Amino acid sequence: MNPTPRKLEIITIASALFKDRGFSAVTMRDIAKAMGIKAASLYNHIKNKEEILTFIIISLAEEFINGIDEIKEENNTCIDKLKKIIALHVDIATRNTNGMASLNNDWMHLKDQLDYYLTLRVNYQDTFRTIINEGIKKNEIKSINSDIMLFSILSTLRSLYIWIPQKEDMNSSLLATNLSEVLLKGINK
Amino acid sequence: MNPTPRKLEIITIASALFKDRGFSAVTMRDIAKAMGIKAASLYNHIKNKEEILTFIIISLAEEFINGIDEIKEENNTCIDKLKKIIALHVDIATRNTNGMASLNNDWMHLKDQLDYYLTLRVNYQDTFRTIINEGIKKNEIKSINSDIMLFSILSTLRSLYIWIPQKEDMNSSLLATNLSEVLLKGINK
DNA sequence: GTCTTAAACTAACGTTTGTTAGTTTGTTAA
DNA sequence: TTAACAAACTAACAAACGTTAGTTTAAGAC
Repeated sequence: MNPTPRKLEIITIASALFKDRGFSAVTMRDIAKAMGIKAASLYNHIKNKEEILTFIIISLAEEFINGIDEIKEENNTCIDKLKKIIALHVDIATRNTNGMASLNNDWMHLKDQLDYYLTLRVNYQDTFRTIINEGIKKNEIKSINSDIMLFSILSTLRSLYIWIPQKEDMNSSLLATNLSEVLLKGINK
Repeated sequence: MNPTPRKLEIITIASALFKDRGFSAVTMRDIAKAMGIKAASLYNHIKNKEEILTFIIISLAEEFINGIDEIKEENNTCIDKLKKIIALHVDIATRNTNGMASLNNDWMHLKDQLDYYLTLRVNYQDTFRTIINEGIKKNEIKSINSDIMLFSILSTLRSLYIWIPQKEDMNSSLLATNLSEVLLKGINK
């Protein structure tokens, strides 16, 4: 927590490498070379390789949990809550495309904090599902299996990190608006 | 190509391990142990570790390309073509959840066949996008940025391998139907 | 000029990695 | 009974892995 500037540099560079090759395929020597130093020097700043991954994943996961907890408390329609969740994902993924890759693909390599991560994830999905179910009850949302709707929307939002860097021209709020249109109202005319 | 039964066993067991931990984190000794033999014995059946990954990914990618090429030629509405693509993904993902994990997460570790894989992927997405664009032209599909629609649908379909094992009770055709409803017509009432 | 400190270095460690070579085992066919 | 073969084995390899220990360097504070 509260990393020094140098430690943050290491984490930032490492997350770019983790995005391209995955945590297990990136060595401490790879990270060091990208930093322009030797592998042993990394250990002046970080405890071990695991700590890098843990920081990337946990700080992002907490950002998501804090975001959705705020949204769920608002006095708002369920559809508007969903729009805010979509905007939350666009915002976080835009600011941290590299880290999102680790969050999605390398969480299973956590050790100390694996259980903590898993509870955060379950809590996030539960809150998300609750909002959908309320929407069904209030007749804002179609009465289809809510797990399918949750899965469908969340899969798209989880993949944003792959897509955003390819579409740098599109600004975040326009992306969020278009995505809300597609995810909530479909593509069929 | 045309693997012996024993080779297929190795590939099947390996893809289960790759799903859980990723290609780079699974060792030849892990695969051997899961087979109940020693690591060196694997080499009586396969050339090297890369060959296992290559077989998993390329055979799946070709199955997708063949599937969509057939669908695009049909004399059908674009919406019906999209429904068939969705059913194609559900079908392949149901029959091969483990392999789908490698296709999604470990394609970058291909060597000899990496370029081939990438062209298959580009071709697949181009065909998919062409079908969406035709649907827009024929007034079947809303006139939103077709890349966003492609991205949104494909992200969901790509993630099916995570979701299907958790919902074993739901049969494939019902899943495809519900998914078509959500992806094409949205969730908003 | 000396002290302190952050951040780099060299050198090495014990392990694990993918892979090869050569050998043994067990089954089937002649 | 023997020959052939698939499929396992033991043993070893060089390279790469994460990490530790101890040392050097350069900058700012007293």
